[in-house]
Parts: sequence; structure tokens; C-alpha cells
Amino acid sequence: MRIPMKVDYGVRALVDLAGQPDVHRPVRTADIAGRQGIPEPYLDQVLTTLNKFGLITSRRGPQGGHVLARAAADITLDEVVATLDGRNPPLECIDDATECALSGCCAQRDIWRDVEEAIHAVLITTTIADLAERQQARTAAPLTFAS
Amino acid sequence: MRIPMKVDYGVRALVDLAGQPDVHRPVRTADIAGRQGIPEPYLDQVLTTLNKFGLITSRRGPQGGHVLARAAADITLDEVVATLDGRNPPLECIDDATECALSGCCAQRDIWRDVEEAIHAVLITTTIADLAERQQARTAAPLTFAS
DNA sequence: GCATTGTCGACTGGTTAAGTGGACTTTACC
DNA sequence: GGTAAAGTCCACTTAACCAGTCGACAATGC
Repeated sequence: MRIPMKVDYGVRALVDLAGQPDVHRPVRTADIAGRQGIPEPYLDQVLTTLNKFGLITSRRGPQGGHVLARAAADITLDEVVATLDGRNPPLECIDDATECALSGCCAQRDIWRDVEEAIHAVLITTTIADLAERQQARTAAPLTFAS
Repeated sequence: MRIPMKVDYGVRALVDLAGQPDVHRPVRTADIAGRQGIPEPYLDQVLTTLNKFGLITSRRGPQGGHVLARAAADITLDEVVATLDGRNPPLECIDDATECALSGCCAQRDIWRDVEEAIHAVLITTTIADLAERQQARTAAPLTFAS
């Protein structure tokens, strides 16, 4: 039951983009990687798939970089997960009943589906904008216990 | 976000045991594997760890096999997952804040924790007995659309 | 044309899902 | 009581997948 690193990195990158002062100026992979502590060559792959699926738009060359393709408030976490994790159901049989001969009378299947829906419920109600906002509130007024 | 096969198999095996007419007679690995469509040598490993962590008790030799160590109603899915999947948090930083230098002001962390808790909530309210009951209701009165 | 930056593919190391073979334990039978 | 068979237990191997690295290529701007 782990969140793939791809997803974590992808969300972090999108939040980073959403938090830029000028949302239309492209941000370089290296900058995001540096700020977010992500191995750059790997982030590279993640951003490429985000671009391919239309969550960001990327421009090459000098002054190139990545920009959110849509308003941050329009990008739900659920969509990011689906894009990067390839719409994987938690178990094969949940989407494809033929995968398991016992599906017809399988009690577990309901439970795993409940789990999936519980996850879905959390992810669909959260947008990149929510996270960026929360993030900014924290960095602006960091918790200083020792002041 | 996948359920490991170990977990699926483990749950299936426990439900199988709970559904036996005589709960105190040991059931062989091969029988469970056959009924549930699980590769036998792999189920073997799963049952061994379930035994090691006290969810079942196993006896070797002729007439040997596996028996639930406790009442099926006392075994929650959450416990099975924890036993077989080794209490993995969805992301390192959730249990161990030192894992990520940015934890202090990381907005995502809350969300992943919400996801974890949503999963937990489903799993902790479901017991092996629930599943066994549901299972028996289905096999007893299967859906016969064409009658 | 050349530096800069994203894109793409191959490659490596670790983890998971399985399969294989053998050791160990208990029971039944003679 | 000794022995063979029926079982679980345990260590090793293989194949596939994920995380991460590296290097060649393509596009863009000056």
C-alpha cells in the first residue's frame, strides 16, 4: 500500500509550479529538483509524462522550462495519481472481473473496492491549488517553537 | 497504490479457514491453494508468516495443517495487512519526519496521511468473520440471473 | 552555429512474486 | 519401537517491476 515515488515527486513539482510568483514564466527541471530535493534525472521523466498527458506544458531551449497547463485549482490529486500511476486498481480483479475466476462470489473484492473509493474520496477533493496555498501559509509563517 | 498479493492471498486463506465446517480441524496448504486459486508454494510462505505472527497455528505431519489461532471476529483486516505488509507507511516521511528535510512545511504530507487514515478506517472495521459470513451468503445463494 | 534545456532510450540495483529443493516433525503402520 | 509417508518450515533461485543514472538527441533562442 505505498504511494509510488513518481506520484509524490509529480505532486511536489506541480505544487512548486503553482507556487511561483509568475505562473507563466517557465521553470527549469533543475530548479524544481533543487528546491524539492528530488533526483533531477528522475524528475525529468516524471515531468515528461506530465507534459505528455497535458497537465503541464514544457518548452525547450534557453528560457525554457515547465508551466502549469491549467489553473492549479482545476488539477485534482486524483488526476495526478491517475496520470503517473497509470490508473492502477489496487488489485487486478477490481476493474477486470475476468481476471479472477472466483470474482462472482468473492467477498474481499468489495472491501478492496471500498479501500479504493476511500482513497479516491480524499484525492478528488484536493487540488494542487489547495496544496500550494497551504504550503505558502506554512513557509510564510513557519512554526517557531523556540521564539 | 496496489494491494500486495501476499495480503490478498493471506486474507483469502484466513477467510477459507474461517469458513470450514469444523474450525478446529487443520486444513492443508494444498487444499486452500486449490480452492482459492493461489500458487501453492507461495501460499506456503504466506501461511508460515501468519503462523509466526500468531494469526494461525500450524501443525506438521499427517493430519497436519493450519487453524485460526483466534476467533475470526477478532482478526481485523488491518492486522492482516500489518502482519504481511510489514507496517509500511505509504511514504517514508509519514512515520519518520527526519526522512525528508522539508517535512516541517510540507503540505502533501497531510494529504498522504489522510489517505492512510482513510484506508485504515476501512480495514479496521472489517474482520475475517465479516468476510467469511458474506462469502457463505453468496455461495449459498448465488446470483442466478438466468433462472 | 552554439549554448541551453527538454526528450528519449538503454542500463543498473533493489524489491516483490513465484518456483524449487531440501530439512525437519508428526502420525500411522508394521 | 522403527520406519515410511504426510505435512509444514526454510533457504536459494528466477522473472518482472520500480527507482534512479547516464548519455545521445532534438528543439529553441541568441
